Amino acid sequence: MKKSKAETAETRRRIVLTAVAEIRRKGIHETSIADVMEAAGLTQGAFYRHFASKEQLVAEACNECTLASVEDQLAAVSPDDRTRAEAIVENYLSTAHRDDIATGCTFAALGSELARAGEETRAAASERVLGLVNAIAKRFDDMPLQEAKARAVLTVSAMVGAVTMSRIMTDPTASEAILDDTRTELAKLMQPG
Amino acid sequence: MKKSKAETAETRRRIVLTAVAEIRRKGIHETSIADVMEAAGLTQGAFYRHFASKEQLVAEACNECTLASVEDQLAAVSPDDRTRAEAIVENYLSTAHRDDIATGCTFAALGSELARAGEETRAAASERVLGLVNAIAKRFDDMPLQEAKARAVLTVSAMVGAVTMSRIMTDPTASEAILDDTRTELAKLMQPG
DNA sequence: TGTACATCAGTGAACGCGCGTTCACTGATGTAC
DNA sequence: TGTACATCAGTGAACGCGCGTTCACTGATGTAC
Repeated sequence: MKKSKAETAETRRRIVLTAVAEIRRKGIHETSIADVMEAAGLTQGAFYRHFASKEQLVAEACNECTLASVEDQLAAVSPDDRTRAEAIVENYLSTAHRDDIATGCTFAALGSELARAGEETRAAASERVLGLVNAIAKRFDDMPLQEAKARAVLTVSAMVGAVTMSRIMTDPTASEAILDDTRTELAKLMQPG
Repeated sequence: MKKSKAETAETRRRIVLTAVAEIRRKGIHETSIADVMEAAGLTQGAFYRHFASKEQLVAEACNECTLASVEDQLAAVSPDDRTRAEAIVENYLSTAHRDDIATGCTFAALGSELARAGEETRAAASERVLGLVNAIAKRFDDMPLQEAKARAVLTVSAMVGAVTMSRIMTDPTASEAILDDTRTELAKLMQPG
């Protein structure tokens, strides 16, 4: 059953991407190797042909996770809207994003678990946080850099916190209100006046 | 070894409070009954004299967790500062709170895990989120209720998101910057002008 | 180019470990007389 | 009030299960001649 190099690399990639979705959906510790491998269409045994341990997969998946997460946030807005910070905020604070945890933002999906993750995973996540902050700060081009950055930090903090809490709320109205209120207030900050 | 009613109730309470701290520190699924019981100074077997299952303990602990969490946020500020929303925000967005996960805010400690918890646990947590929002909204007494509530939602979202991300960051400077920037920006919103 | 062998991705079963849970037992307390 | 018994919180060992991990085996591909 030997596979070509390309096939092997493809399989490995498929495992990582499957792990990303499973981890975002169920959390890091509730995702088992058997789960991931089955979802990837393989048996458990094959796992160790690609990874040394679960820890290695988790680190790679989280890195991929946080990388894709930031890029997805930026790519999700249409090209001509891409200069507007509001477009990112509106997209992030939507019920669609709230309900799509498997492909949504990693920080909202795994925030409190990432805080307990290993040094390596947290270091990768840290970079992505700053990446998202900087990407938003760049859009506040009408103010000094320092101020733009601080405002971007507030924006990211509020977005991550709002989606996390909107997923906790059992009442649909209250859940949506958190997203709406946060979006409205952030929008006020952006439009001068 | 039969104990008096009062002693039994005390033991049960001790188990719940120990669970609260352990869960906030290690997460829901990484906290074992053996861990909790040992930390409470008991053996595993005694657990089932007080609870029907781990699920029951987790639900009770999370409820206690989120209840205490909100009250602690309000109680942590000095009485004469208690009317100022800034005092709550400053206290929440401190490095002390960031570093004290075991007794800190539950939403920051367990946010993404609570989002995956059972209906009952999430319903209890939902109430506490709204409780914290209302407590802060009450302090914005110079604006219409609707607006005050929206601003309080932004404030809570930003606080929870900021502490969660500050715990992810591996660079101490970057971690503190998230807290500082969020605090500064929220303060700007509160002081008119 | 064709053949013989080595490689190694994938299989499926097994392993040990930690977990939630159960259970026979203990013995101090509460209760019935 | 004093005695005899029932209760039941706590002990410590055991259970089954799912997990991460290992392993002997398979067989298609890559490689050496």
